[in-house]
Amino acid sequence: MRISDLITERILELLDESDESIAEIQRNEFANGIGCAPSQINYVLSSRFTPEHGFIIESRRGGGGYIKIKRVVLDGSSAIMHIINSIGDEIDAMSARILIENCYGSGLIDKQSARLMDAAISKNVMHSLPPEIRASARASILKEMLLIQL
Amino acid sequence: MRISDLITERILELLDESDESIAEIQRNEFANGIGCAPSQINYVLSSRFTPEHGFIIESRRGGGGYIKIKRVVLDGSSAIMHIINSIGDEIDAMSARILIENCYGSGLIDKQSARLMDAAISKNVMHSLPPEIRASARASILKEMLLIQL
DNA sequence: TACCTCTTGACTTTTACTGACTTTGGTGTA
DNA sequence: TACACCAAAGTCAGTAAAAGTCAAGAGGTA
Repeated sequence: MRISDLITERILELLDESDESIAEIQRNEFANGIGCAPSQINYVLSSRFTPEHGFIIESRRGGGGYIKIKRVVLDGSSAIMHIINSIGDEIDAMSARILIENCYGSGLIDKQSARLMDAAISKNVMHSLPPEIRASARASILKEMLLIQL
Repeated sequence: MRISDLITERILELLDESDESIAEIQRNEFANGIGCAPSQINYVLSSRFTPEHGFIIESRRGGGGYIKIKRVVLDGSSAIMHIINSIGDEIDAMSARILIENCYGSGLIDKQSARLMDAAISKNVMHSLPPEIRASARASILKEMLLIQL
């Protein structure tokens, strides 16, 4: 069995044990208990506990540092999850605006959230980015903002 | 638990107990009650009770010296405007997070808006941009999102 | 073979904490 | 008044304790 699978399993166990669906670990200690390099934890987190997978990571360095893994409940059939997956790596300005409008129109997000999403990917913001990365930045911002609506 | 967290907690308690939102301590005595080096108090104050966090510190040395920590309450759209102006063309990740937290803490924005702002400038988003433009992108997104809160 | 995922370790960055030294303000005394 | 002395808080550099990053190599699979 791969070490990364073992790490994944342990984290999932911790999440199941927690009422809040939050697993808090100390990287070095955790890696030690498993018997792997500490950086391996980062690899697993960044490859299997991403927002796309339904997890949010929060951490702090320094003495008494920690890593928190939160599971955001999503039921696969969730409309928003579907929309997030449909966005892909890039999205043009027009499609993005329509998508936000649709989410609002169908009651998936409220007006304030829609306005904030519009603001985050507005012309003013996009103009501060090189043209060739705007579509991907838009997609990235939008997906991240939709994720927290779950 | 970290000593710095304990110190933070005690100061916050003192602030809550006070009608004026002012905590007045004597550094050595306070440090002694907690069991840490006096300079640790300065560390905590300068890392967690800055104006950015919404606090003002006033102190005096010599016999009968003291440290006063005041919580400043911001209000209304002029405060937001002030904050927008203070952002400038660039902002680093840490300052941005503190700023959002502070806006939420002082009631200028609601929790949902704060979460959306965090999402819009999250690590995942920033990683999709070239490192050299991240600080300016962050500033741009944040300002745009704060603007619609007016 | 070529490619992808996994794994590691060296190096970086961030945060916490301390102690030695400095600066400032108050008080007593010649 | 001028000076000495004491009692605070301030500063800063150094150390330690964490997590993050990244390039390179290992191993498996089409």
